[in-house]
Amino acid sequence: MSENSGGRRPADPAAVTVDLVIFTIRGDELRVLLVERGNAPYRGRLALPGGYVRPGEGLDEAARRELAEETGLDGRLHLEQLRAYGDPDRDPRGRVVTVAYLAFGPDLPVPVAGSDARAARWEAVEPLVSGTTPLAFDHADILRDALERARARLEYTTVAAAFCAEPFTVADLRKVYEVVWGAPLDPSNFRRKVTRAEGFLEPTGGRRVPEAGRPAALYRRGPAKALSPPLLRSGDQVSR
Amino acid sequence: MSENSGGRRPADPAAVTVDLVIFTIRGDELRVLLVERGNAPYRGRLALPGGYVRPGEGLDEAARRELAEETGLDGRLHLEQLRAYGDPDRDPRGRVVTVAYLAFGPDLPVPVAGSDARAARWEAVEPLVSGTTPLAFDHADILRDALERARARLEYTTVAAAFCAEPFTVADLRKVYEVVWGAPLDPSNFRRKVTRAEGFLEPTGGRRVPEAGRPAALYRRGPAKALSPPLLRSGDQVSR
DNA sequence: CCAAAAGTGTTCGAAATACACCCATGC
DNA sequence: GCATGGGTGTATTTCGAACACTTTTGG
Repeated sequence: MSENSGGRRPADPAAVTVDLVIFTIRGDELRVLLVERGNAPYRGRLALPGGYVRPGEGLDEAARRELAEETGLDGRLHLEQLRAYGDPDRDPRGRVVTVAYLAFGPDLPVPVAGSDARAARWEAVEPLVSGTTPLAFDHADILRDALERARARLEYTTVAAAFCAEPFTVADLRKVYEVVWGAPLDPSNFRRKVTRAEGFLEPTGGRRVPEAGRPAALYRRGPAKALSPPLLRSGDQVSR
Repeated sequence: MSENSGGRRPADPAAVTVDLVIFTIRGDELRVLLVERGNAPYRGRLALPGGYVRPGEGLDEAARRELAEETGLDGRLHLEQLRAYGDPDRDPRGRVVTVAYLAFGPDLPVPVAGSDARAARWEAVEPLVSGTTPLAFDHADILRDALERARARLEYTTVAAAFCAEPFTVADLRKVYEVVWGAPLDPSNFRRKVTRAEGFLEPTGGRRVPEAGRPAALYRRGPAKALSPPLLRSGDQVSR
């Protein structure tokens, strides 16, 4: 930042928080971790997990800490910043600027109570973004932005694999895309694309025998972050 | 945001600022608006324009105000949030969280002094991101992120047109892509793509006579925001 | 042998690249 | 006319969607 207009203008004191949109896939649908608020404002309402950034703590650091507190899983989940939200009246208690983070993880055991006694649970995303279920603060907006970002990230990056517990099959990975995009994909073509993408998947050599059908090869996440060519979802490659 | 652990934890008081990465194209290169700092810290060093978010002001609102103050152009430029930066020691004066914004505009008359007496000027981006010229605070990081974001935005959105003063020609628009991506494009194929993209360009009916050659048709920006199919820069469509 | 899911091959059409070619203007 | 850039046509190639087909397991 820079000081303004030569002289110092008193900074509007603000509280800074991080809020987490933690997505996972469970029961063939996309879910997000929400907590029930125990205090005013919005007491009893569902909200994104989050908390104040502590003194001496960076934003990413605070998000990582909150993530560990909420899920119990330390460094496993993919975490990235979504954006900042700072409407002056987004919190009735005063100026609170929040930096929202987006996390992806495999179907987690169950939200641990952790150091935090609040009731946390996985909620299906779809009804929440449709606007029927109300969330605390501007968290519905944040969730909508997060979903849109997640959908886009699947196209151009390899983060989809972060939704899968290792080792996983190509079908597991395909389910991630289908659930997040909400559209079925052609298994053959999907497999070709992801296996050809350099550094996306690394074969473990193992196989998984399903309830029925031929065993599937197992993979772990490869080193690649970006995905080129991208897996586009725009009409093409979606089975009709 | 949500309160933490049931009880209230004192929020780390933070100053919140917005910083602007304002890009334009001038002299066949990408440039960014920088100001010379008049006060400590980093006195005399170049920095991104920005300032404190005022009481009762939203983040977007603050960014829009700063943009108007710096450039004199009110609502003309495209403006979008980049991300927040909040390393605890990014500002030696204390905790300052900044929200960076990205703006695109046509070759602007010249940085007006505006209400602000600081010396502002357009600097070429390339030497700055190469890391040779030092910037104040973490502004070099912000600039690098902004450049990467801008390059990506050109692929999937119509923001490139925001760099062109209306009315403009297809060649003007192509120059934007070439300068931002740093690679020459095939004029014929480029024209086909952008003219076919629904809602990208609207013909004005006018023509512009160049110094030499056939007059070019003039266009204004169309209503479309997203660009599908995207204009990919990955190897393809770049003349070799 | 049948069902079911994994995985391969093949065809067909759309789209992109590369480039030849024509157009409209100033000199 | 000629140089210069705007703009169109088009052959070739590449790539992806669709889908038939083969493989490997359990019952």
